[in-house]
Amino acid sequence: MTLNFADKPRFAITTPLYYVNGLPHIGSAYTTIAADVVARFYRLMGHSVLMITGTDEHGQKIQRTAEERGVSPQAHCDEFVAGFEHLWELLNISCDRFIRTTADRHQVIVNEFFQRVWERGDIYQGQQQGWYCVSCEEFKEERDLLTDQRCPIHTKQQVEWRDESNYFFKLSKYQDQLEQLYADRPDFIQPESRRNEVLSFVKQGLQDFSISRINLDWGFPVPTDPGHTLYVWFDALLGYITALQDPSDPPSLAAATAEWWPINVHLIGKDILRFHAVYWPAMLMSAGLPVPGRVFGHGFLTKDGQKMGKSQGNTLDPLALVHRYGPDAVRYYFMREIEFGKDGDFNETRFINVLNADLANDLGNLLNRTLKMAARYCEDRVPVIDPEAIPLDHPLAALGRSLGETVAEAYTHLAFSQGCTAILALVQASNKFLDDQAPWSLYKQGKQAETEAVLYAVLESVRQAAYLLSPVVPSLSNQIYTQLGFAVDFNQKDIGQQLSYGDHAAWGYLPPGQPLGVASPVFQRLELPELVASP
RNA sequence: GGCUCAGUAGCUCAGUGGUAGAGCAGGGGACUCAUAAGCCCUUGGUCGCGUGUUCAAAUCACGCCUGAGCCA
Repeated sequence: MTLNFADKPRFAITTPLYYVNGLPHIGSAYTTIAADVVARFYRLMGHSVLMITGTDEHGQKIQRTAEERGVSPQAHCDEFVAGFEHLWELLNISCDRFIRTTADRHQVIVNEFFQRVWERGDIYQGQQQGWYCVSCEEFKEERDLLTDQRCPIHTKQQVEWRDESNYFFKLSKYQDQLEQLYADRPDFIQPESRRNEVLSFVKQGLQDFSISRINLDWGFPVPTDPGHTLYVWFDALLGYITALQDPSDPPSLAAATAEWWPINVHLIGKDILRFHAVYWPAMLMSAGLPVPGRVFGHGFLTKDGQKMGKSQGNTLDPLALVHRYGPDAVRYYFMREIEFGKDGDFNETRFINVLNADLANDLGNLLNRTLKMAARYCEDRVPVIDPEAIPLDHPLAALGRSLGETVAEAYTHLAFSQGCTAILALVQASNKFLDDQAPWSLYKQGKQAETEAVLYAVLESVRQAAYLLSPVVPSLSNQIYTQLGFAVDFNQKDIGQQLSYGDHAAWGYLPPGQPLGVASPVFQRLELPELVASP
């Protein structure tokens, strides 16, 4: 299939490569949904898009977990990777590449990258002493430890004293270049608060960091010294590069970076900001590669206002959530209700209220009531009116005219909540417009032309809303477009070639006279969970 | 200890010098095309606390309190 992507630049976006120590948690689902929404929006605009996700599978923690479970590390990873792939399928994630860091081709890229950095003189052997938390895969300062040498993050786990020969990456050499990068490109780290954190961290002076471990089998050997194993983060970050290459092509760093590098957006949780905003660009500078476009560290999720965690016993299982409510509901809630970049809360009552109000009552019911009138009053067709004749000050047309741009601005800035709010404003205005105009009453008075003009404007507003919401709720948008008489699947990756963004994102596109589909609720109201009866 | 961000209605948040806002939730009403949806009206806030600057402060300054986070 040959696609014409015209003059639109390529767009590549990544989620983190998730550590497969366990099944995916809701935070991974949140990041992945957000990345998918951005990818879908760029596809809609007609860009050639590569959305990357995958798994990070090396390191001591996985080796130990596998040992505890009595399986080989590879078998352990295979099992849990399947859980990730399954969840992404259920959540309707349209990723283009799923990279596993245990892939053979990845090792080729890692070796080649290491070689470049080695030849640059940025790797040296040294002695690393200190307290090591296996769960963090990081050395800890003694002053940060809790009593009994427990890690402040993994509070049940004692850190281990390590005194070992390691290879180090000369991060300190890139201090000035990094500071220059942050100064030249203020958007490189987002949001602003995360950028401040990185700036203050870097300002304190960068130290070289260890990129190898000894006494660890589960990882790639250091090419120049196979007795050492590459530090999991060094190899994991490079997964982004490996993913850029078609898996069936012979792997090489040059080929992998030829087409899609540099990646436009790395979407990450705020916990791994330092690796992506400091270590990663320095590694790339050393290897002579351009740095990515943006690193966006989003917030964490709480449940009913409480921090989630296994030890707290209040985790939110993404699999259970999507089974219960479906992908669109889950996607919409997280995109609409949480300001991307800030921490956000999940509360089931709130979840149901938001979905019922926005998708069932406002949007779904709007389509349903209007379609049924169109069926009755307009012979099941889009009213035949001249869209050009709609006055400029028509309340819905006026809103719709600026909506496309507003929403594009929001999506490209990862302000999903703002985008959804703007779209819903048109939907709410349409409900009000219907009540104001009362086409059921106009029809009874025999005012056919007026009736049709009202119904056209509302159907068109629903269409525009569905189109602009399609990155967030693709299945819902499919249903709406179908009922409006289109034959379209927003899950198609070449959707931007099938539909003209210029036409569909604008208000006034709906073809007059187009036969309509059968009206049927597109989003069923959700029931509030039963309150536990008091004894 | 140093630094960053946040604190506005029951909930989620907008509002950066000029009479406190939106959505959701709660209460009431009129309508009937519709998923008991939608529409209209409405309850609800000494804008974390204090001091200062100003004709005027949610907004600016300083101090404090609370929460989240960063300091390898």
